[in-house]
This record gives sequence, C-alpha cells and structure tokens, in this order.
Amino acid sequence: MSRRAQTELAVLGGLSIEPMTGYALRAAITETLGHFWHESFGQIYPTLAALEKAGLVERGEPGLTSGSQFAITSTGRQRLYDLLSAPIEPTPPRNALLLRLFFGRLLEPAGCRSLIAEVQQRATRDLESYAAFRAELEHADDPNAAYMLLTVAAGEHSARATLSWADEALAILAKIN
Amino acid sequence: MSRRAQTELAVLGGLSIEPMTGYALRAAITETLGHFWHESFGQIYPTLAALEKAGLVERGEPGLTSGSQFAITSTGRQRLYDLLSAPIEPTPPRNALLLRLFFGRLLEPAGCRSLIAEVQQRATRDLESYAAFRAELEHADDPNAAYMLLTVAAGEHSARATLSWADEALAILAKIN
DNA sequence: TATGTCATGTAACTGGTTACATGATTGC
DNA sequence: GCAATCATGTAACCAGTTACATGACATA
Repeated sequence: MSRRAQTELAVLGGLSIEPMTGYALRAAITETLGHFWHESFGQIYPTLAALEKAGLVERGEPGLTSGSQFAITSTGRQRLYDLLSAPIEPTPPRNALLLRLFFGRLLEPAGCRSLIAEVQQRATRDLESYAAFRAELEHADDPNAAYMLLTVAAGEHSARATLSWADEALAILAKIN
Repeated sequence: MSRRAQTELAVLGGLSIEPMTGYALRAAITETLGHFWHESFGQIYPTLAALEKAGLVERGEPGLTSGSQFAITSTGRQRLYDLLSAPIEPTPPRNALLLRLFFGRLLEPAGCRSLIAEVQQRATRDLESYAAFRAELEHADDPNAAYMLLTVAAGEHSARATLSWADEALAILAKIN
C-alpha cells in the first residue's frame, strides 16, 4: 500500500461518517484524528479531485452558503474496505527527542532535563484532553464509539508511558557524576 | 530547525563518537539508533558532501582496503552542539494502525483483533532486544552509556504501553455486540 | 571465478508542507 | 466597512526513498 493511499484512506474514512466539504473534512481530521493523524489542504483537495475522477466520491452541487459536499459512493466504500484490510507498511522511525538524548552528553544533564520537562508537560496536557474525549465517547450513542475509544486508549497508554519513562530518565540523569 | 538539519544532526552525532566511512555510518545508525531513527544512503552521502564543503567534517585519504573515513571537525562539533540545543519542532503525527482502528467498524472486531495481534508480537520482540541492549549498556565503560540508556528505557516503556493498551483494546472489542 | 560485502554516489520519483491567490459569507 | 471564517485550489519547494550504476576486495 503506497503512502499516497493513506491520505485516500483518511479522506474516504471521513466521508464514510458523513458527507462534507473539503474544508470541513480537514477540520474534522484535525479535531477528531488530530492525536494520531494529519492532512493538509495541499493533500486533501488533490485527493478529493482524484477520488471524484475515479468515481469513489461524488461532488454535490454547491449551495449558496457553502461549497460542494463530497459524498462517498458505493465503490468508494468498497475501496475504503480494501484500504483498511491492506497490510500496514511500517514507516521508518524518526524520534527527534531520542536522537538528541542519545547524544545527550554534549547537552549535559541539565539540557536533557529540560527536554524531558517539555514532554512531561505535553503528556500531562494530552491526558486531560483524552479524558474529555473518553467521557464524550462513553455517553455517545454511536456504533463507531467503541472503535474510536481504541484510539483514545492508545493515546492514554502512550502518554502514561511517557510520564513513567520521564521519571526513570530523570533518575538515570541524577546518577550521572 | 529545518528537517534537513535532522540528518545533519544524526551524521555529526555519529561521527562525534568516532570517525568512519559513510557506509559504516549508515550501518551504525541502523544498528544503534534503529529503534528511533533512520537514514538512507540517499540522505547520508549528499549530507556528508555538504558538511565537508562547509568544513564541518573532514574526509581522510581513502586507504587501500576501505573508503574515506569522515571525521568531525571542531566547528562541526560546535554545530552539533547548536543542533542539539535547537528547539524540537513537533512533526505531524501519522499512525497507520490507529487510523485503521478508528474506522474499524468496517473491519469488524475480528479484523481489528488481527491488527492488534501484530503489534503485540512486535512489542514483545522489541522488549527482548531492548533487554539485551540494556544489559550491554549496564556493563559498558562508556561516558555515553547513561544517555543511550535513556533511549532504551523509552523503547521499553513504549513497548510495555503497547502491550497494556492491546489488553484494553481486546477487552473493548470483546464487549461489542 | 562467482558471490557477497564494502563503498560511493546520482537520478527519478513520491509524499507532503507552505505559501499564495481568490472569492464568498458572516458578524461586529 | 472590516475582520474573521468558510471554501477551493495551485505552484514551488523540501525531505526522503528507491533503484540504479559502479567498482574494489574477500573468500569460498
């Protein structure tokens, strides 16, 4: 599965929930998938155009007050299922924080500690937003809610892992010298 | 800090440990930083050439049995310090697994379970390699060892988080229907 | 002498972001 | 009238991978 197809998956997936404009799609991806996915306009509009050409989405007549609503077609839905079923190709890792810490001797423990403090703050903030999202999902009457919860849970476990790692990391740094 | 600079950081960082050929540098990055970083030849050689031109690394005379050893210069070391100190620009997230699970309703619980089983296996394998790496580092007489340990610990916490998330995810899926 | 590894490099391509251009509508 | 938001799109650029070309040396 080409990486190009990943954007297709996100777009078709979004439209499978409900039809919307390209602009709204981008907003939905940012708000709802923002913790684990990202698309820019420069990807979304060309992808929508290509999907339309291939008959996987349909563009509704633009209304007076808004743009064209894009809707997924039945072949589009089939394509979405195929994309979901395709094996995941692992992407090469690139963790800028760990790259810095690996060569952290030049930064001295103090420099490393400030890097760690940053991710602690971020993880703490993330946990709050996950908690809010989880509460929403648990009261939602949506057949997708359980699946969405899987992604929220992933974020929570990951953020808690970050916090417990940070504790260990600070302990390791404290022992230097 | 441009993303271009990230490769520079990895290259200068590698050469700050010891001088080596481009080929060896790539091998070192793959073996040692492989859990959190990646560089391809297509990045490394042009970067080395650019760094040489800028006087940040020096190319030794190629021996008979090997290629040129690249060594970091003192200005290169200064540049490495600057790169390490530069603020980290967060990269937009793209987690293919979570993207699929979010739209997992089309895959049904069974399809989701097999995706989860895959990451469980991977995390379990990773934990083994981290344990080996940790054991090595704890007996190493290297001033960098403690910093390297930070990155191993990050991998361990992350892999354990994956496993505990997988348990929760399977429990959530079991409750569907 | 054939195979594998060490070694260096480039060209083509893909994926993706950023910045810009454009214009309608909404609310102050 | 002005600013913000909604909306669509494109062009230029950057990062990064992949595939290829080349050749030396080691060893079975």
